[in-house]
Amino acid sequence: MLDERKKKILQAIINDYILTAEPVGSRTIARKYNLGVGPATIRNEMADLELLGFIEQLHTSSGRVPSEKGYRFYVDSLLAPMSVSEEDREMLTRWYQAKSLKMEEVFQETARMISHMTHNISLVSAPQLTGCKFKYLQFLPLDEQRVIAVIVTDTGYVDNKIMMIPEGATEEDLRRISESINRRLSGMSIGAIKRSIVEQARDEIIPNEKMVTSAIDTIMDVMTARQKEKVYLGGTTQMLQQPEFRNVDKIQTMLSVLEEESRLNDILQEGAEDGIIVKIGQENKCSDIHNCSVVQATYRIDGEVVGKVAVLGPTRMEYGRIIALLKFMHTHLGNLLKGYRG
Amino acid sequence: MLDERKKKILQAIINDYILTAEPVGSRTIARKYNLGVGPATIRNEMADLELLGFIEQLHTSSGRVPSEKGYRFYVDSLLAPMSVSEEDREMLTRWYQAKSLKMEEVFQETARMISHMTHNISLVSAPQLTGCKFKYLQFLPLDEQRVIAVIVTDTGYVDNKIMMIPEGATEEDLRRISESINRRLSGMSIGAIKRSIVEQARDEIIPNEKMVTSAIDTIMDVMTARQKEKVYLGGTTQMLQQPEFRNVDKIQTMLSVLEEESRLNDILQEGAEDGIIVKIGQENKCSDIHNCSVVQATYRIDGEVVGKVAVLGPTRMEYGRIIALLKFMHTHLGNLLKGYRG
DNA sequence: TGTTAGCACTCAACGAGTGCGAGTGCTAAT
DNA sequence: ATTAGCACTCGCACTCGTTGAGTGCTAACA
Repeated sequence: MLDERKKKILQAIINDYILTAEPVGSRTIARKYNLGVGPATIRNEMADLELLGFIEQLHTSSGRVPSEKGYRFYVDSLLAPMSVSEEDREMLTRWYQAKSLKMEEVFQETARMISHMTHNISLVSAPQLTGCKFKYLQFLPLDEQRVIAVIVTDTGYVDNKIMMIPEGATEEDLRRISESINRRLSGMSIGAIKRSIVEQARDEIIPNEKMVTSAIDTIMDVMTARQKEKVYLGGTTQMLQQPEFRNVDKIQTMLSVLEEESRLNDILQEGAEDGIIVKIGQENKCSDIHNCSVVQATYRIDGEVVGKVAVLGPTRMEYGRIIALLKFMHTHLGNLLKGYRG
Repeated sequence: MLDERKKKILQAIINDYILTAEPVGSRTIARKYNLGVGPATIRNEMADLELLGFIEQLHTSSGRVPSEKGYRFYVDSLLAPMSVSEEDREMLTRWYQAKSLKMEEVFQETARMISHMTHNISLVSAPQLTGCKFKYLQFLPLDEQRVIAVIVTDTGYVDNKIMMIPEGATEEDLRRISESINRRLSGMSIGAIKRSIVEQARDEIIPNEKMVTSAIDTIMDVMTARQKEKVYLGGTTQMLQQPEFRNVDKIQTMLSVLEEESRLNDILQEGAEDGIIVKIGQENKCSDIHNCSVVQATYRIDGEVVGKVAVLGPTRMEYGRIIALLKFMHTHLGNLLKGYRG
């Protein structure tokens, strides 16, 4: 497809552009990357590469800039598979060691760390409980008017809601209600609960018990709330260091994208095959980030894909380093989280 | 202190500057606000006002800009107490009606709404449990190795942690432990628990029970975590509309302030007398926002101050409207939250 | 035939020079 | 005490020539 020399030149151009963010000219290539040919030759090759669509010129007589096609080729064919540098690896381990150990914070800290290391925005999606099952409900006393409904799932996630006690209900009544609900719904997934409720219209379970309906509502609430996976975000300040964001309007559109949780979910690719995905520019669905790239990795706990880690930045990003970093996360983040579970 | 006409002129200058964000000249004042005097007179008065330190000139032959002292005087003496406009009031009610009803989200939505209405950053601090008391601890079963420790406070806040079951411990043991802990610690504030633990070195309570120490750790964790009040944030995009943030570096410093939760707590004033506080420019402790102002209000539930709402923006902000809005929040937000409790 | 040196050409970026306009301070007249 | 008039100050926008990095093309060369 591309002869060896063209490949080398393209690689040099992209590497240089990633480093400097400035259009790169033939002279620069000849000087910095000694390919054994003069600038004139490189000019000719560059003209070819431009015709083929791998690089672009902003205007006549400016250096060349990689096109999206160019980046795509770079990522697919020119990038030697690399692993995280010694430096990065050290940073990684140190980061986690220094921090406290709350499960919830691991996601946030991971996002923060990645954004610090890459100077780009980082997204970390927390495990979703799609598959998890309702285990039991228990009422705990609070005061005369209210009880706490605690909902436990089989994966160990716990949530609670405060509920009013209907007039005249005794402690015994509450125990009876929770037992009855647990008997019927325990072990069911949220989908199953929904179906079950629709089938036997909910107030048939125990007729005329307001408490039951609101208890079930609570269960549904908690479980659906958890089903939407939460996306943690880091590095909005970091991104400002990138020269492509020295423009306030770009910052504004980017920030408004990041403010909407739904848009964040659009950025993280659904179908999530297990591994690394790189989406360059227009390949992104979300049109507001058409001049950005996303590198995304899944991570697993006990072999099952439970979440994603991603880096979002200008198309001109350090693909090599970022891919290596996310590959590392892909294999290690799950284990790390597992450790935090206890 | 200031004769009537000077006051009027100062007011006109500040109003105009708040509106336009451009230095305002004598001619403008004379034309737009007919004070019955010509521009030359106004020039003389402005020269006086400048000498007194209420207004400043960026360079000779530019219009005047209010100084911090000017804003201070404006807020203290020139601002007629006003209530929220019909428009704003409508927006307020509509906003809350349209949204769903989760307690946690009320803070976030409030911040978002205020920032939308004012085009400034908004901070809402959630109720802190400083004064609250530990009520009881209960273990709920999870699986063979683990239990869920649920901690309940007297204000109805519930949190939980997953704990490993020590080898050989039976369900009965757990019940005994929780009972023992509850007997000793129930009704105590976190400070009291800390003291109590120091006094009777913790493993004396029930000697040699690892479970007890980690249960108490859990209680401490949960209660200290809640003691730091969480601050919700809204309007990072909104602030970019302000002309003073058309500069990337300013955005950067501002965003990095907002990223650190500790800095947010610095912005919200501690001593929090019950009412509205306006801090202008240098009056702010946090040096990174020395060219910003903060308007802050407390809000109460059942008469007790539980949190704060604030607006953060350039010193050139619509003090009148914002103060009115926060006064409204001061009186109504508590009630609103109370409604969501159920 | 591929490579290179040389040359003319292009175009953004920079800086100096200019005119304009909004604004001021001062002074003298009202 | 107020104001009209005038000279003066600057920032801002605009123009225009210069510079420099870069290109494409052509002819010479190995």
